[in-house]
Amino acid sequence: MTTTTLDALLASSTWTRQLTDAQLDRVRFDMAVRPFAAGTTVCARATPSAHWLGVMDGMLKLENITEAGKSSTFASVPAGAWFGEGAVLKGEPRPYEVVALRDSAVAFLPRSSFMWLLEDSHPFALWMVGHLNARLGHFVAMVQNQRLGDITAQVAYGLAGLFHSDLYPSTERRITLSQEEIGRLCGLSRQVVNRTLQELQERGALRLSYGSIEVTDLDVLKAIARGG
DNA sequence: ACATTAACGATGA
DNA sequence: TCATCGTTAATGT
Repeated sequence: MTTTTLDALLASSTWTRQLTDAQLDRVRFDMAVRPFAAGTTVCARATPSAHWLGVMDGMLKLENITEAGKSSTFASVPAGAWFGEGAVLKGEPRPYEVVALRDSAVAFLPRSSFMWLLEDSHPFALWMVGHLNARLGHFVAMVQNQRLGDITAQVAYGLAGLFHSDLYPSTERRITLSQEEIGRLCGLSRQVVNRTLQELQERGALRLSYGSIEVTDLDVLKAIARGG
C-alpha cells in the first residue's frame, strides 16, 4: 500500500466509513503526520500513550528489549494498519517500543480525540470492539501455533499474520523485511529462518529475493501456518 | 535431535 | 562500501 497522503489512508481505513462528515473533519484536523527514517524510534517504551497510530507508509515493528539487549518483535505493522488503542484505552505507558523498519510515515490521533470519537460514534465503538477482538484472536492463534506447530508453521504464521484481513487490511504481496527481521518477528534465529524460508519457497508459498520476499500463494502459506 | 551463536565468504544495491 | 544472504562449525538444552 502506498498512501502518500493522510486523506488516502483515511479513505482506505474501514473505521472512517460510518463517521459523519463532522466527525471525520475533526479527526482529520486533529491528526498529525510525521516521517520517520528507517531505524528511528516512533514511540519510546514506557512513555505516555498519547496517541492512536496509523501507518501511512513504510513498516513499523513493536518490540520489547531485555536488559541483556535482546529484542523480541511481537508485531510488525505494515502500511494501512492502526494500532496502539490498547495502551490508550488503559491510560498506561506504552509497554513496547515502536521502531520504523523502513522509511515510514505515521499518522497520530491524539488520545483526547480518540476518546471523544469513541463516545461520539457508536459505529466507531463497535468497530473498535471488532478490532480488539481480531487482535485477541490473532495472539491466541499465535500461542497455539507456537505450542503445537513446528518451526515451519511458526515462520509461516509470522508471515501470514501480516495479511490478517482485519488488522492489516492492505498488506502488499512483497514484504520488504530482512531475514534477520523476520527472525525477530517469528522468535527464531536468522539461520533457522533462512533455511525455513527456502523450504517455504520450495513448497510454492513465496519467492525469495535480496532484502525482501514475495508471497506468491497466501493460501498455501496459511495452510502451512495451520500445520500443513 | 535441533535450536542458537559465531564466523566466513559471496553477492546485491 | 555496507547490508544481506547462504552456509558451516561449535555449543547448549
